[in-house]
Amino acid sequence: MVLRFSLSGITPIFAAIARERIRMKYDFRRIEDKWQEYWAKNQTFKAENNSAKEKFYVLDMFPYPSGAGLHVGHPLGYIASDIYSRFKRLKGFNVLHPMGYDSFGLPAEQYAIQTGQHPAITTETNIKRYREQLDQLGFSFDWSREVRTSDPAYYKWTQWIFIQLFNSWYDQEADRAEDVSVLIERLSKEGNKNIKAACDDDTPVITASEWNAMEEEERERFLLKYRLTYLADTEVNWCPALGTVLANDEIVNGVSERGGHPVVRKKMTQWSMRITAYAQRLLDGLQTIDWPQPLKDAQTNWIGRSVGASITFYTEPTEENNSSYPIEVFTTRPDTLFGVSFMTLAPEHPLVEKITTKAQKAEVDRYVEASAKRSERDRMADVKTITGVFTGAYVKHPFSGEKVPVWIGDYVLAGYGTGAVMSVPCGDQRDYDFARHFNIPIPNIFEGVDISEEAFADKENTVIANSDFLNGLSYKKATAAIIKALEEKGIGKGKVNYRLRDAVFSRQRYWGEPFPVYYVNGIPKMIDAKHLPLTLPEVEKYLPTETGEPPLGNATDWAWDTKTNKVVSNDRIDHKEVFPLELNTMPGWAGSSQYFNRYMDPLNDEAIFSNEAISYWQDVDLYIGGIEHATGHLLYSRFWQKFMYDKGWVVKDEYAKKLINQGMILGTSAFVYREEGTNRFLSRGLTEGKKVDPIHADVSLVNASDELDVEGFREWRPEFKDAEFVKEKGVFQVGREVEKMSKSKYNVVNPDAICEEYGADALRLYEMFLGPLEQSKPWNTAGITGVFAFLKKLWRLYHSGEHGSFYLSENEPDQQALKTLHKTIKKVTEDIEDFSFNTSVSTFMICVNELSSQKCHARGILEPLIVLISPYAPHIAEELWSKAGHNTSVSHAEFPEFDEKFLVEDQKEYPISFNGKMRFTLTLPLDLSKEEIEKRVLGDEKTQSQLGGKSARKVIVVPGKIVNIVV
RNA sequence: GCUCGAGUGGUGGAAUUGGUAGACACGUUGGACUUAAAAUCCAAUGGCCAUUACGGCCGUGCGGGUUCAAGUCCCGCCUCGAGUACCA
Repeated sequence: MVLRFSLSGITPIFAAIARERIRMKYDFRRIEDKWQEYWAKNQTFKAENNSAKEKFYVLDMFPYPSGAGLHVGHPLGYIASDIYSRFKRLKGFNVLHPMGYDSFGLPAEQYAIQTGQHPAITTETNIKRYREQLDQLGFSFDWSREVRTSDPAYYKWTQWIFIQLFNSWYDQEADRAEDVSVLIERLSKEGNKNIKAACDDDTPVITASEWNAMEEEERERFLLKYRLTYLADTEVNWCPALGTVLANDEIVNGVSERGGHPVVRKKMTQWSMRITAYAQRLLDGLQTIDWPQPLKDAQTNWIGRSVGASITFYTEPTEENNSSYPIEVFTTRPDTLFGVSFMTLAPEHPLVEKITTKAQKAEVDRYVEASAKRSERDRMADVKTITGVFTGAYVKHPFSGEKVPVWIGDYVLAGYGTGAVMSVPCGDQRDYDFARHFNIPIPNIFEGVDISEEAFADKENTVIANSDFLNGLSYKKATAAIIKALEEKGIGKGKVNYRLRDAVFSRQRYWGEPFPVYYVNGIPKMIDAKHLPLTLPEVEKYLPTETGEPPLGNATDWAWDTKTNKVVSNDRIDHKEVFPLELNTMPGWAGSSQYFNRYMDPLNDEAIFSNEAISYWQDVDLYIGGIEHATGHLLYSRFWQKFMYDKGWVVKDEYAKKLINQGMILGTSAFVYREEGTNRFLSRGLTEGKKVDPIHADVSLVNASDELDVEGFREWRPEFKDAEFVKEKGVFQVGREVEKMSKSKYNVVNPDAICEEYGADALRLYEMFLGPLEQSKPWNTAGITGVFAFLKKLWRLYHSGEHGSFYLSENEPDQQALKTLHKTIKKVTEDIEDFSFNTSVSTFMICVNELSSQKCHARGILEPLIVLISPYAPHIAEELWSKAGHNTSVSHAEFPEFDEKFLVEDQKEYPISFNGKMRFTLTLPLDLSKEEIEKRVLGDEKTQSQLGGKSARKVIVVPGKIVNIVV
């Protein structure tokens, strides 16, 4: 090769000079390797649990280690949090900045199903790759605290929390979780009549003697209705072919996304988390934390609090059916009770079967069956079509005594409220549309409102009419009056309803945390915490069993021996001493719901964390991650934290004071255009007026000027090997479009190649320079040359000696340089505190440009600058710092303090504007009075020429800012 | 539909409390250095009209308004993005 000549072939003196030159040049590869090794060896970023310093905890959402590795979008948040961590260290804080892996998950399991490779092996390989990629970016993580959710030493504590939740119930009076023993105590003394608890809706009221008379097994079943984690029959999307439950978004057009198998709705016994017990506190807590408003809004909507009343209607007995069934509804408008003209039940409502008359039965059955076939999503997507059917039954209006027909309609959802609504067509648009469609009367109960076209839903301007004792009342007053009346009659009460549902906590998967649960006659029993972890068993196959049991059903050793407290062979199950273990595993969010606390004391084998650790670290000061976790991880983890708080194990009931959502980095896809029906590709400029098919080209085949490497493209897509490429001006240009970064769009940019070519410091600076952290922005590697040139310029600023050797002058810095430095300190400090990292990169560029043209080499300026820039570009900073004569890491330095005195000016270049438009500037002393400024401006000849003989009507002078002359 | 964001040069973006719109970069053009390339350095770069100027007009999605002064505040729209979805 031409470029790889060997130095030994040249004379020794030339070789020495050449070597010297290389040493003086900005050799980022050598520098970055050197300092990464140094940090690892010296554990530079290890955080201490005992420190006199103030703590600061900076957390990133830990990644799932996928096989594809990192692309340039992933490190964005990590770079920002790293800058902040390094900044806080320089400001004298003891910073906890850990990293780990959310290493249970589906892709590894899917790979295991296909290849037989154990997910633990795949996971280990992927983690290694992630670690290499993270390390090469120079992050200041304290790796001694790494956690992995799939590590038994970690999931031991996930299992432990599960047991604690099982042993707890929610006392609504005390508004906190309590131990189940307290509940048992109360049940045995007073029954449950006066116990206000978050519990199943169907919990019967029992007396103390009824409780005391219960068998052990019966008691256990009863307690499950109260426990914070409990077994319940839940309706799920079951795919028999895959042997698994699917999430709504895994179903497309009624069949599974993967494989296209049919999906049915099926009731299954599943573990659930009683997160609804915490609905109000999860809502209230949002007021106390500094999280982005869109994220708070998402959680608020998800929790979906609505205030109203529950009202019970009773069906009219008829000749064919002489019983009267209660139908409970929830409504936010109890004030419109007199406007009810029909009732609507969800097709799945249990009463449908009981109340439907013989005459209507066939039609109702057909309707129920048809809507059961439609997935929830289908039903929701199709809002326009109004469907429903009359049951033949009536309820009696509790006040007017009128007969109200009962319909079913799939716009009523079984899972929300009671699955039944009182329909008030004059006050609700959906009810209105339904009534119109089926010719049901629409009585008007609003004073002075026209409802001939649409419903009237404006609460604020409501005046009730045609409503007996509510006539003339406002929404507020009518609501209070009707609730009082309902309560007196004993058929309703004021109620707060939440959209939030309890969270299903079972998965029919292999690669997740096993439940520490065995079954005695179908009753779940917890394994004693001291025998944890219950480790995942080995299985032959990762698929569900032939009988449809989860993958753990394939394990041969998956039984619990209560004598020895060990996992034993299934053969030994006798239901006396040896019992079957739970076959489900926990969902993905289990492991991520307390990991932030575990980092505080990750090696503790006695407790999830020590009291000392939690009372020192307390909570996360800054949490950075994507908004896509708004209603998943970020809600569940708050729930667990509140539970932990109730139990007194953590000191804060919100675990993250401040949260920032980093934006997504988008890819800039490249397109080549093939003329329709031909095998001819046209350069971008030649496509005008032609019919062309755009085809993705891999972005790595396109240069910064959008020119395609045609030969490379032919090789990459052999089917176009013989295609014709019509160039313009000798080059073939591609089209560009911004899309989500994804493999299938061939627009993924890998950080490794960039690190190789420009170095980690350049990549870090560039990712920050792209734009505001929270904004989505397109990636374009071409721009990185700007920050790379900046780093070289920075390097040169410190290498002004002979042959480009390192040089700092010991002379006193001059005023100009001091001004440059201090305005940089000011701006960069403010920017970091505002998370405005893009603007601080510009500030560094301006600073280095100024100092370079000032030919500043003073230690008094250039040393503080190293510290200032070190959070952003830590490798080059360490190198310069050590060359400046320091033998400890720059991360132990002190962040420079801004001093106002260097920025004080005595004159100002005033913009002089006429009618608000700037025409010229005038430099004036800053100590002039308003009058003097006005005099000097008006006396200037440029002002006179602007006025052109006219006189100034008014002169506005804002000292230190602007002068505006009104003509 | 609802909720939340965002619309500024060819591109990414800056303008922190209303006060010089386009900082800093990329790209482009011209020049210096070089056999050449890379790298580096210098200059120009919102549009239009003039080029006699230290010149004029227009310009921050659109239409109004408040103000001496609006990218920024108010009212009404448009477009794009994200989330959510018949929530009673």
